Amino acid sequence: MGRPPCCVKAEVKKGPWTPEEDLMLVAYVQEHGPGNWRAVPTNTGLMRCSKSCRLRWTNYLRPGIKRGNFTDQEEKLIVHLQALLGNRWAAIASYLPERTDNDIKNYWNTHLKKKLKKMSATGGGGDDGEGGGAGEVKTRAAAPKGQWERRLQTDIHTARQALRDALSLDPSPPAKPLDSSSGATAPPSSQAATSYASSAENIARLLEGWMRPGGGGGKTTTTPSSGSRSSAASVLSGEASHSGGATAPTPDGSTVTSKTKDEETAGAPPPPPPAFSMLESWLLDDGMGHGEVGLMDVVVPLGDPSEFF
DNA sequence: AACCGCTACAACCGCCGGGCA
DNA sequence: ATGCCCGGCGGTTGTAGCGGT
Repeated sequence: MGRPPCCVKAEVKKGPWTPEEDLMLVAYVQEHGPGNWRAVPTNTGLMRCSKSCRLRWTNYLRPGIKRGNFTDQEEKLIVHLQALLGNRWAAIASYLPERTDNDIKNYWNTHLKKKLKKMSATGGGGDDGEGGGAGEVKTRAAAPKGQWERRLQTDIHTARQALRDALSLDPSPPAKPLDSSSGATAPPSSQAATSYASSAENIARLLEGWMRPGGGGGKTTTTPSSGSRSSAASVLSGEASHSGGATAPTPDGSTVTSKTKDEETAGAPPPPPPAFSMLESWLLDDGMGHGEVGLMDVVVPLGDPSEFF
């Protein structure tokens, strides 16, 4: 028969995560590292499905992720990659280490899809044959997987060209700083950034309270403040290293297996927020000699991803 | 000021594949 | 060789916030 549900639905809480739950999850991951999600609900007392815990961690709590404020370059990159890979968000996300597949997926569905539709409706022009890209996606999606893999191999060169185009289309420096390592500069006051900052700050505050028993915490609502994103992230990542570096600072949870995460539990510091430098260097470094495999190598950075940045 | 529609984001669901006993 | 368990992925839905009327 069908597989039993991963969780007993009646006993599983659903809906938005509370800061308290986030705190419990973060604390657990810091202690045990990401992975073995099955054990997380029982060990933490969280009334959440293991999958929900994993998703919450990878999409929201994991250090090193950036939310909102997609730059033009990121946007172009996503468009090109989507045209090349189709709706393989995890694969696309692997090129944007700071972004989660869910984030990219949402951004595509809410922003880019409409944008491209509009562009194709108005004769395309603009960016890069997006209409054709969408058609290509369908073609690829329709292809059997093995065939698709082979086609992907042959498309790598196209991808490199496309990515190069994407990165060169906008010669000006990124309008919005990609990386927050430059300091706790207040992000543009967009809604997305604000909402994330709000949530992250919640966790940061809770963590502070958690570090200092007796400190209050447990407030479900806080008012967002400027620059809270990086501060929250630093709190989270700092906690990770503080507690033995159990937190896997994987910028790409989708492609890094738990084995890799285990390796990272050796105490690798959380990576500085990566930027495009890795990709750019890969694109522009013709002497890399990786060829098709090189692309995949970039996709799956082994060990400490921060080495690439 | 209230209502309505839209947008953006977080989270859930079902399916699939790899690893292991 | 087979079946099961677990993690990962992509699609979809729910909902809060925002802007326009």
